[in-house]
Amino acid sequence: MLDMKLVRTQTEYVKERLATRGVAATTIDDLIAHDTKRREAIQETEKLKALRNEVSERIAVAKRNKEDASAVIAEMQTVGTKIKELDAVVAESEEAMHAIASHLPNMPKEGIPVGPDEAANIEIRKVGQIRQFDFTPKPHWEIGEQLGILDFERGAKVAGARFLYYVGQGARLERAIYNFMLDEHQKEGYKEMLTPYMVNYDSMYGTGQYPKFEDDAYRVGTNEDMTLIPTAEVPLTNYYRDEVIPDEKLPVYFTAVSPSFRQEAGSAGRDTRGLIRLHQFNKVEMVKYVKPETSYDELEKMTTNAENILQKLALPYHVINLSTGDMGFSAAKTYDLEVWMPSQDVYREISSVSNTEAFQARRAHIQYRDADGKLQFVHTLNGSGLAVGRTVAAILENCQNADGTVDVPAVLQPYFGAAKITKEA
RNA sequence: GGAGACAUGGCAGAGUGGUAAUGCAACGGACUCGAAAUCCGUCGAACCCGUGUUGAGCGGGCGCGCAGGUUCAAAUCCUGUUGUCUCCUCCA
Repeated sequence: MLDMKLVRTQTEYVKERLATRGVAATTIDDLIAHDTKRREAIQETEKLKALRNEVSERIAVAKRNKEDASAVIAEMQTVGTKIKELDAVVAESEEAMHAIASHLPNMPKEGIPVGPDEAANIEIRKVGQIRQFDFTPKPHWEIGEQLGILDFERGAKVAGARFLYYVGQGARLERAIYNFMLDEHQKEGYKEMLTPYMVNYDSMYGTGQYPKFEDDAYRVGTNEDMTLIPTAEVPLTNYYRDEVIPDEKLPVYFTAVSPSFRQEAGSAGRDTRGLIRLHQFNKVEMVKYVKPETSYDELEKMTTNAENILQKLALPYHVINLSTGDMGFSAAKTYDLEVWMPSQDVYREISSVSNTEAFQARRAHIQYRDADGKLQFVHTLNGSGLAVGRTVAAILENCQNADGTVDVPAVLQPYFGAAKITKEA
């Protein structure tokens, strides 16, 4: 949610920033028109309410003195009706404002690349050696199926397309990876959490998924209010919804592993094979609540925390700064980490680290008291550290051998219990 | 899933149609070399509107879990809803 005061006072600036995300200037004009109407109605209705309060007191006194007040009461009936009408205008205006404002994305931070889509993204750095194969590297789904550790067919039979079973060493590898990631993040100061996997509407609203992206989520239950989480960012960031975080707790660092459920509406036909795009996948998430003045330092640190995992796994990757058109709804600035996938000769997204500034905090009412004792919105950050399924894919592809086996990265061997993945019995 | 009780300020806790008690805490002041104690005073979250400013201040609205309704007037009456607790039921 944008700061309405900023929209009102710095209208041109807001229009300019949002234009880089495809928001028409007329949308902001509409928003302001409703706000103006709202404030005019408020001024009128509040005048009448002040009058009513004053007269009510006189009526009370008259009644106490057993005097007749019926004339004044009759007069106030009209006032009451008028107040109701004006309050309705206020409510309508607020509804209209909310309908617009709740769909407006965050303003991108100044200085990030401007462009309509991923073509405008900028590579920040490239890390790790891309391995030269002396055989043709296979895609991870082939490796996984031939080893018998990934079963897409039965996933489709039992649940549907974009679901799978991990089998034996596959399941064990998945568990080894997220245990390793959680341990690393704990060392970096993140508190490990285990969250609800279903959340209510307010939580989805607080982090910015709702109302604009309701089609991407899975609704469950009869009241339609519960939603399967599309990322642990939702329960982790809503942990402090409608609260004032005590000063001594800040900054708050959380990490959690959870399944992520996504409809993938609109991506039909894309990444239909393998672990890249599923309706359910595991992800280790990091979330931070910080004071505004530190949030961009914290963004760099969180990115480093995600990179650390890839470095320890010896997977080559690059870091890109997302353009205004490619960023998520709530983000003011986002770094994506993309891991090298040898079978396709491309980098694929494996982590996304964002600073939403006060955008989510304003929606979810997450505050702290500054040095003057005034309430301020915190800044919230979130980042994957990392997507577990895609990490499995990257390991299978980057660490495959000509004989079809896969070497397990050294740091995972204590978790996995072996140095090599072999054909599942 | 069934029955009942409860929901008021940072905390505790009165108030069943007519300006939201009181205590503790907090803040300011007095006393004191200083502090504690004591005394005096202030303070009812957040939010919104107007005026204005470094977002000082002033005036008003709103404000008793949330959303509606009745009324000149609602913490109070009515309806719905959410959460918590207790008992039963059920289960891991």
